[in-house]
Amino acid sequence: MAPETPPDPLVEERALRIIETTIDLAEQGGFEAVRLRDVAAHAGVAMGTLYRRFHSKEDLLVAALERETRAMADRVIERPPKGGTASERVVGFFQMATRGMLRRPNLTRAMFRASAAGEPALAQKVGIFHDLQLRMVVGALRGEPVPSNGSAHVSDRERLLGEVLNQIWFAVMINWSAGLQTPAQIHERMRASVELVLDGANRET
Amino acid sequence: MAPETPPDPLVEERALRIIETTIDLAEQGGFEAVRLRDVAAHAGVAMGTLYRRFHSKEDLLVAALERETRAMADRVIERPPKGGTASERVVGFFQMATRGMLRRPNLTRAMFRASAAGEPALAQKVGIFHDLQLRMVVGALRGEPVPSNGSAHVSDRERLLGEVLNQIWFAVMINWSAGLQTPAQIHERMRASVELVLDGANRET
DNA sequence: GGGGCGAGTGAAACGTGTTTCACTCTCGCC
DNA sequence: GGCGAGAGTGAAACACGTTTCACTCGCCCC
Repeated sequence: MAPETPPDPLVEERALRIIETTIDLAEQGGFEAVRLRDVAAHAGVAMGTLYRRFHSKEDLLVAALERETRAMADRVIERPPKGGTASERVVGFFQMATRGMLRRPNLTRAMFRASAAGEPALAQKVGIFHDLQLRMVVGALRGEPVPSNGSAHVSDRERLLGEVLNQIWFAVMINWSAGLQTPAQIHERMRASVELVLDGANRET
Repeated sequence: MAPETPPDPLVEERALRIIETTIDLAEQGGFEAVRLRDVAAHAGVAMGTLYRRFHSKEDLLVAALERETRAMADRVIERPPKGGTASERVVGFFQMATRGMLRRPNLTRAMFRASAAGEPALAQKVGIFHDLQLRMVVGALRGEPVPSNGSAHVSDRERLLGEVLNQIWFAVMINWSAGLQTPAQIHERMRASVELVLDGANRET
């Protein structure tokens, strides 16, 4: 079930350049600054080409989110959050993820906005993002990386804990986007949430 | 500090009609169906008037969300979630809230999308929504309504528990918007989250 | 009663996301 | 070498959120 489409390097190249341009523009001026005419022009493609690869502006930004999240996953592999307990590692992971995101606030706001639009057409791509996040959280929980193939290796319990924590993080990041939470409050909220969810949960074993 | 602006009944009337029209249109066709020209026409006001009261399309839908949430709060007062334990009541509340929202899926998607856009200009209004939700959750926690004046009556602990649960609900609803979760999964996720957060947390007292 | 003023109006204009279309280019295949 | 197909192009057209502006209306104050 592997090669439905032999990945054309030229097509890949173009898509990559489009995404990188999107990231650049969003980084500078946020969601509104990603004008599709500009993206097309800077990436050196025509509007028709852009729309063949990406179905909407949100699609573009969700693709950017996936790319950035993969980069974060690589960093997590290289430098896994340290800590003797699961809670410490998970808190460390969210701190790392939050810091990485806040380094480029405009881009982050734009990407989260796109992924929170609730477009069914984007569901699959957003799902990939959730999956990547889940693997990282579960990895932090266990203290060892979770391989990227079939998710059969994640137990129901791990999935529940990971998804809930990710959902809290997602909501908090959106609140931060609007200016309802400061970076310090994000960290504190995640710390408290991990304590609530993990330390409470583990005690019942 | 009360009457900065004596509420002009005519102005109120108009704003109300605008919001009701917005709700009607969103209910039928979702976010895209709320065309501001149509809203203005159906509400019997000019574009200029609409934009004097509401600064953007999102603003309109967040106002709708506030209105709907107030209606939900009234229903919760009338018919508080029953249950012998805090967990049962909180689960009951989220079930009620979810069911109320899912009754009009297009409207719900549109309102959540607007409130997740992360517009700083909407922060205050979105904050009102969060406040209403928090009061309802804390009310369910306690088993008695929380009065709507100053939030000084809510302890830090209650605020943390309530906000975390609301954030989970918010994220889950957005996933549902995109088609990533079914109604049954929403309920199950909230049930599990309440168990995780409350039953784990209370045990440590 | 007249003047001023803020709210509302209606319509045009603008910017940008999205779609369309006629044309070109490239490449594998006969 | 010619050809058909699919990808890409470029530009125009469309839709809709948002802004602007000249004008009207009703009301308060002198």
